[in-house]
Amino acid sequence: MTELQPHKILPRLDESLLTHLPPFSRLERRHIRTILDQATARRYDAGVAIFDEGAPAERFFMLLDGYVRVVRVTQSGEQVTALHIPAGQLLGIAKAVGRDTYPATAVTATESIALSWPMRLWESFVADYEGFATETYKTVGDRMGEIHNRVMEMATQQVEQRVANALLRLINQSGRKVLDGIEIDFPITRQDLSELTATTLHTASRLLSAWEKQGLVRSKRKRVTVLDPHALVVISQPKSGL
Amino acid sequence: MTELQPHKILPRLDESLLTHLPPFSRLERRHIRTILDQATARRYDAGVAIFDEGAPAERFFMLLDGYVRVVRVTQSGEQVTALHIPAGQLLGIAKAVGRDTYPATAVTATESIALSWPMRLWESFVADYEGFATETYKTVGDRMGEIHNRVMEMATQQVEQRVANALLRLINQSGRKVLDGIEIDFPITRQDLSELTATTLHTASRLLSAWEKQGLVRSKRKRVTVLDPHALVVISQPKSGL
DNA sequence: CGCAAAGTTTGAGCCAGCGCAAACTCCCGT
DNA sequence: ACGGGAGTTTGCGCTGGCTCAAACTTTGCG
Repeated sequence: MTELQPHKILPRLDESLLTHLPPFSRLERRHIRTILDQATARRYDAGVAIFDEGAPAERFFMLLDGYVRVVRVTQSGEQVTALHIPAGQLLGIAKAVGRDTYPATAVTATESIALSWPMRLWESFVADYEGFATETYKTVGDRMGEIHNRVMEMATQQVEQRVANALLRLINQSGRKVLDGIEIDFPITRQDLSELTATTLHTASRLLSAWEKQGLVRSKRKRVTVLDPHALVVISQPKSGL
Repeated sequence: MTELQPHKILPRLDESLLTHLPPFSRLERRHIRTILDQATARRYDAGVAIFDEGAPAERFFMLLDGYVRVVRVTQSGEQVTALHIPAGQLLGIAKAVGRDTYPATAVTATESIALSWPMRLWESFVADYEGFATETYKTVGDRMGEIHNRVMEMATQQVEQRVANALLRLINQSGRKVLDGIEIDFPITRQDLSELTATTLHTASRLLSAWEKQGLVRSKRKRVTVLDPHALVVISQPKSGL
């Protein structure tokens, strides 16, 4: 994560923020300028909601830095994490799928920075900027695929396999290479992991402990490092040896 | 379901087929005519694949009659049903989300009829027909929501609740009123139900038997009638009395 | 009309993972 | 430095629902 001054709006937004991000990458410089001038930049502490499920979708966002979990809460208060969104993706694009209310809550997993625009600009973005819509819908499709995969997993795999899979996904998506392994570069609790894999905090903890004893992972409070990804891949595979 | 001559292409497609379906409903008559003239109509037997996961997405479809299950298969060969699509919806719209291959397999649950168009027409549909894109993306959003709900269910609910929920959804979406209850108007096996709720054929069967004894449902081979929807609603709710 | 295939029911045993409970450890604020 | 809250670990008992197994019923076909 990039360092930044907390609680301080960046003085002027530089075009380079957006030029290499897919939805904007094919745009002319002057368009990017316009887009940035219409944007509001904001910093979020870790663990706060950017927007809430059910609230009127008044703005859409581009996550510039940090990491966001998309969660929903059941009537009984249990949290379920649907997906993780890394920096560089759009967020809260309810309008793109014909909703006027956010379908889920977005919670920052780390301190994060996001640009946002009033939703009324959505139509003009789609109309004026070549490729913006296409790239956006690709994102929607990818997320659909991800959720779809989660359904498959939950339907067919054991808890152990699901947790292994979740770790693998996390290190792929946001792993940082360290000396002896790959660390998930944002804080993640056992609880988070359990919400991601539809199990209990306790079971997740037991699995991590067991793997730690076998030298597959190392974990501190809120931090997990995968030492032996291949072993996890083996575990994540249904029904083999052991 | 409407009666129709098996194995026979309808002689001329009538505009009324599409005029009341959301993606087309706001279009002018001449546009509908053009669209129909470009379409291929086809009838499918029950239980056949309209298209397969991973295959190049060469056509997109409008389901005119019947019912389709969207399924995926794991490496180990287990089927998981992601969602059900009723007549009147678009199908195989991979292009809409930036894919050039179908993300899942579509299997007819009943004898069905669908129109289809070559995917190369997709862009022109989006460009030429006001509202087509918007309505399409609404559909995508709805499906996303549905899958999302399935994740929530599977993460937090017991099998009994999930099966009750599935039945309720099915009678809402495609129930036919009969004398003493509501019948699911297409054939559905215990196996299908189990794939829909991520359980086993055996557990699904046991639940149905139990409910039948209590007079909540009646079931023949491949047919289920819900006699007491309210009781199912109670069962589907998490943790209350018994 | 009778057989085979497809679908359903029911039983019995077992175990993964949950619920509950308690202790422990790390981090942060004052 | 020390208290307290947040996060983690571990034990133990219980049970929902899966696995395996077998019989039964309906339907379609030759």
